[in-house]
Amino acid sequence: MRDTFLIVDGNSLMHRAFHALPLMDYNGVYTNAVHGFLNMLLRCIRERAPRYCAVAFDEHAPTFRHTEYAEYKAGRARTPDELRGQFDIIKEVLSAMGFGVLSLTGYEADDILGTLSQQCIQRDLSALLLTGDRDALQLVSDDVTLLLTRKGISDIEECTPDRVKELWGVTPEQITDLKGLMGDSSDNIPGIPGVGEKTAVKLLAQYETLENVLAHGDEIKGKLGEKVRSNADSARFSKWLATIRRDAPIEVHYDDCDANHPEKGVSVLYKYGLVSLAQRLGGEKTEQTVTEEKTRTFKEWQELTEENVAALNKEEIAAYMSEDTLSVASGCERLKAQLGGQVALFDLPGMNEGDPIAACREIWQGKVITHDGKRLLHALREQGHQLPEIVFDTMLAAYVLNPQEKSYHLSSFADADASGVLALYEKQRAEMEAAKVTELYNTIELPLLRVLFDMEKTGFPVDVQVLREIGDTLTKRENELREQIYAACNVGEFNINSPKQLGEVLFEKLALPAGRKTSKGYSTDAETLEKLRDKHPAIDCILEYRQVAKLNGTYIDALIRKTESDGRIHTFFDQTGTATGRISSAEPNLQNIPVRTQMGREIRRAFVASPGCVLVDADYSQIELRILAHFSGDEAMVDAFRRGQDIHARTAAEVAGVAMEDVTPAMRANAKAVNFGLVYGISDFGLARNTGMSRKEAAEFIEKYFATYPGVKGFMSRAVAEGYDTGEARTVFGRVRKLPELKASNANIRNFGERAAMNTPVQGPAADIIKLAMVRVHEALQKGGFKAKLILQVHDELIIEAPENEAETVAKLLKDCMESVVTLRVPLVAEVKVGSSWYETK
DNA sequence: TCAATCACG
DNA sequence: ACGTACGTGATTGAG
Repeated sequence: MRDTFLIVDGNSLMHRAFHALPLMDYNGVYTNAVHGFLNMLLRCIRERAPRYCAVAFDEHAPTFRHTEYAEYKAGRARTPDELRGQFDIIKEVLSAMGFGVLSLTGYEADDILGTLSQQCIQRDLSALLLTGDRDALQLVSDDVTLLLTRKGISDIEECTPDRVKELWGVTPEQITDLKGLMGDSSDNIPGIPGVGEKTAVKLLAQYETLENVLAHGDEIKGKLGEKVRSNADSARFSKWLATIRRDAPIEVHYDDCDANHPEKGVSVLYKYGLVSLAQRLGGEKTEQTVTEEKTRTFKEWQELTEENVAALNKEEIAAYMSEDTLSVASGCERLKAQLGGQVALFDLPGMNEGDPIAACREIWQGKVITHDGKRLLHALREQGHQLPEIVFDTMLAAYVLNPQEKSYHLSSFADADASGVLALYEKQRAEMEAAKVTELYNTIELPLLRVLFDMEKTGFPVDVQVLREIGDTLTKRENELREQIYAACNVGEFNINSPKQLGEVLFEKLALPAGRKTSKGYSTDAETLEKLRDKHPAIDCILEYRQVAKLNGTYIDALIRKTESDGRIHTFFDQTGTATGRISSAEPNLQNIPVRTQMGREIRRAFVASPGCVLVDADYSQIELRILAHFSGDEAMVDAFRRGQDIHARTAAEVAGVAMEDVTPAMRANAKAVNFGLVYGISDFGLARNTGMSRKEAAEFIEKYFATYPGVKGFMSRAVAEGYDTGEARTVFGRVRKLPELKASNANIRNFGERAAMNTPVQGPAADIIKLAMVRVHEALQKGGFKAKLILQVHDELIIEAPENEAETVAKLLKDCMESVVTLRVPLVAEVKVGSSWYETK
């Protein structure tokens, strides 16, 4: 059998893949078309097993702009921005995979398909063309088979000459004649007005070619004849437009079009976050290859010299945890330790003798480079090992380089073993310098790792008995309310927790006026129900039921379950979880324990200090607004904070132009909402929704606000302008957040990007400040020999558990540390309270 | 697995 | 013209 050359129309397929798939990005770089295209291409190669593969792309000549031809082409839609950038990526991937990547100035991709398929015929190869463009039907012959994509890109239809005839009623050679007659609106080919597919096929059946049709124009009767005769030039031009060139001056080097080693592109796939494709290609490795790799690794160990072993203590070592297996590497040497069951195994010559655990301890006293070192520390501690000093963590480095990665698994960045960590470490040091995030990393993130480890280890004491009592009360109330709701609705029992069922009951069976709609049906959220309060007696019950069920379901059971045998809850602090630099808390989340309602706040009575201890709790007062005041330099706002005034009342007074004594509670509430809005990236709609003002009133309020605080307005404008300018938001501490949304053509997405551009420079530094405070507090407690320990952070709040006799000193220490972390143009204020439960410290 | 809802700063 | 406040995590029901 002859070898096959697969020739692909890259432009056509990228466009189709782009429109068929939802937008998908990696680090703000769009990759959906790349993903879809590669999926299809690799499937095609698997199924058809071609020997060669090349992908053709358009390359327009700028000089074509003013030609008649270009004017027709100009009618085509412009390539969207979100797609344009993907062409460079796909070319990089395809080249890395060893496929040919072809383009030629002044020629389109289909001209290259035409030319290459022609060359295949001359060299006795069979050609396989892959495209979504039906124009390519004209290239089909006995030697050239066309694979035409359908339904976006999910289906492929194989077109042979017979199949073309069957589908279109003409031979492949007649396709251009057909287009000349009927035109093609999608390609802006005019054809002959009034001549459609049926007529064109009929004419060609009779006269075979367009030229012959035109030559016999006077034989054609009636209106059709007139049209053919008067549009002969247009028809000839249309045929010319539709004709794919087969003589482009392009030479193909077959060696550079290898279809059979796409796995060579795996590292480029990882680079763009195309993990599933990379894994599929990598996963096709045979057992043989895997064994070889292991052997190679082992050889490296064999080469280890005595001197190197002796030097292990002082050297930098990398460690990586995967499930319960620990992998360790030192320079180019490696050793592995299996920690399960207290056994450490070393494949390291010279270290097999003696106590491996003891040897391991020796090593841990060296400096260790880790990926997710906090997790490693927990594992080592659980196994009773001494803890190493972590001098670099590649997961945190990845986070400061880009806080928006989907995953920070080592495998997303490097080989998932310890030598991968070392390689990544070398790479990241340079990247961090270039991105100017080294200082942020060294002064905040890395020291914080150890602080968070200690906090997770220590945990928060919980009085489970209190939780049970609250739970009983809530359960009783939940049952009462459920019965009341069924009685009030009088439509039998239903699942109140199901928004769908609840919506049907309220808005269909009880025919209450429906508010907003969600994608699935009626909205039943608290905001909607609130408006129906006086319309039906069940509404109040439902609202309370919701609240009670939420507290019971989310907090009571879960917290009891998560309380460990030491009577404490050990949360997990995710240091790589947020785009703005905040840390998040999970399993359980201790950063969203209720406080805003009395019923919810009761739960905080269960968060206690252990016997003989108290909680010392401090929170920053208005930290985000103070940051805004500092960076905007707005005189009125700075003045308000310097005078220690009630900022919301002052805002209300300034905007309304009245004295502070004349501010009503309602005025203050609105001003407070505006101040919150500012931090979030204000919009009239959002403000209206949160205050009950009309949208117009909200817009006026904002306008007045900006007139009163011009410095704030300038700060916001600068933040947005800088976002557009640099494509990112950067905090003073150097923390960077990419803002790909600002490049979107969709105005909603762009607006979102603008709000993020305003919010990040405020929320980001607030996160940095408290993180730095945590490092300082942790250090101060250690150096001062206190038993007191940090146990929780809630964004602007720090909680320490302290022995009673330390409480007073620690409270002062905590407040001082928090307030002196940075010096702003306005005072940084922390309010500290001491109590025996979290409820009492509020 | 996703959407809706709601807890927090 | 068009839908929105910023940042999180847990639970639930439903496909």
